[in-house]
Order: sequence, then structure tokens, then C-alpha cells
Amino acid sequence: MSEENIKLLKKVGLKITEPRLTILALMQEHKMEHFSAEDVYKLLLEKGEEIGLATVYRVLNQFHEAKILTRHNFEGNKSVFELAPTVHHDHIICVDCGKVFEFNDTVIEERQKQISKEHGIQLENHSLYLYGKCTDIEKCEK
Amino acid sequence: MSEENIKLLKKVGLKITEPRLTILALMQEHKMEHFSAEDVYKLLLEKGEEIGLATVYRVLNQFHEAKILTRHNFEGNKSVFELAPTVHHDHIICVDCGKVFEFNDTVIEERQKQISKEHGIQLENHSLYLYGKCTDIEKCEK
DNA sequence: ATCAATGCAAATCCTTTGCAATCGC
DNA sequence: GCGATTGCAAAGGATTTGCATTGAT
Repeated sequence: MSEENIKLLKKVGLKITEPRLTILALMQEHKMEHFSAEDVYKLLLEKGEEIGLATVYRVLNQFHEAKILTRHNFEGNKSVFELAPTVHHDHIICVDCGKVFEFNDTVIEERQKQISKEHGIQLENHSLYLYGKCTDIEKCEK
Repeated sequence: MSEENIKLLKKVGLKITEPRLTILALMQEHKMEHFSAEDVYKLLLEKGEEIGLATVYRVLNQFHEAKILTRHNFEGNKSVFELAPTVHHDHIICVDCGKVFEFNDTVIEERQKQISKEHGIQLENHSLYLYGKCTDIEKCEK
């Protein structure tokens, strides 16, 4: 696994360093979860890893450039990252507690293609975010 | 027109003040354009208006709360605002020529509500952008 | 008169950068 | 060894907030 990651880093032209391997592994352990730079930094601290916050920012940006990670700008003013999904999905975000759900709806995907076609556009890509509030207030801590 | 805006502010429960009226008028003059707080501040300065940047931020947030304005969080670290469209629409953008089409699809809108519900979220808002390329290359100037 | 709104500066939050020390190749 | 990477602290940009002043009703 670490071998795989070393290959991956080489492939995208980044040197093999301990911070990069550690952060990459962390993101892989938490596939489908979304972390801010601060989140990653704290998780590393908890694990006893000594990696500076500035380095976390630098590595996340490099991984994003290399398309290893996807960057999202949800409502609010900070970026969150997730391991680039192999299968496409969209997001639902609670604007109160920040919880994120993922979904993939074939009906919507199909309509998007259809609508694009009607407007003379060959659809290549899209971004869809649904924002709302948890209906179960118990489970929604601000 | 100013009469209209006074009514509008009253309706949403905001007191009639000169900064609010000025900013509201500014946004109306530039329907369909999006401005950051800084943009608005500078435009006001150019017009010789004496409104503090902090007030611009406060007013934009209040207008957003009141749904007079729509807030977008594009890539980058700042919010931009535009006069809330009277009729909701989403966007299709040609990544080559930058052309923008608007559409509103009830099938997609319905599915969004449904999907949110299934995840325990009361949908309040969404952002949907379709990116592609003009199929008619003639009409697509880079 | 009263309570909200404003302006300014200071504070905060998120992120980037300068620079010397350290590490990978 | 040399250039890239890191850590730390300082700088930066966007946005918010505290507080005294001004303004709206």
C-alpha cells in the first residue's frame, strides 16, 4: 500500500517525503470524508505526527493540483478536501452543522445531459450542491 | 423606484437607511452581475458615496438573509453576490467561449427535494452548474 | 428618547509566504 | 552537495466585531 502511494507520488512528480505519505494515507483511510486543512492537522496531531499546519496546506494544494484530491468550496469560507472519487457523486450539506452526505442520482444525471444537448452543449462536467438543514434537530449540533 | 425599494426594505424588516438604499440600487443597476464586498465598496467610492467597508459587509449579509441577494462561493476565498433572480434558474457554461445559458428543470428540482428528504435534510438552496462545449463550433469563439 | 445602524480600528479566521534548517535523491 | 521540502512565525486577504457616534422612528 505504501508502495502504491510511493508510485503515485512519483507519477505526479512529487518527491517522496514523510508528510506527503502520511497525509495521503490519512485521506485514504477516510475515503468519502471531507476535511479542512485544520481537520487534517488536528488528526495528525492526535496520531502523534509532527507536521506543521503550513505543510498541511502545501501538501493539500499539491495533491489537489495533482488531482489526487478534490477541493470543495462549500458555504462558508474554508476549503475542504476529499480523496478524488473514482465514481462521481454530488453533495448535500447541512448549513447548520456542516454535515455532508453524498449521492448519485441517475435521473438528475440524465436530465443534465438532455438539457445540455437542448442548448447545444456537450456536457463534460458539472457541480451540484444541495444546501439545507437537518430535519432531526437532535443530530444537528451547530 | 426608490419608493419600491423602501417598501422592499420594510417588508423584510430592515430600517430605511441611506447605505441600504444605495447598495440596493447599485445591485439593481447591475442585475445579473456578481460583486464581492470589496467590489461594491469600490464602486461606491467611485460614485462618491461614503460608506464603510464593514457596513457593506453587514448590508450584503442582511440582504442575503432577506433573500434580496444570492451569494455564490466560487473557487477562491471570497463570496460574491448578485441580485436574487425573480425566477430560479441554473446555469450551463461553455468552457471554451464562456457563453452562459439559463435553465430551470422541474424534473431535477423535484429529484433534489426528494433526495434531500431521503437524507434527512430540508432543502433550502442549491447550486448547479453544467460545464461543456458548444457542439456548433461555428458559434463558439474562444 | 430609544434602539438600531454606522464607521473605524482592532480582532479573527483561513491561508500563504519568507527564511533558515533539514531532507531526499 | 544541491535543490526541494519543512517548520515556524510573520504576513495577507476576507470578513467580523467592539465601541463610541450618528441616525431612524
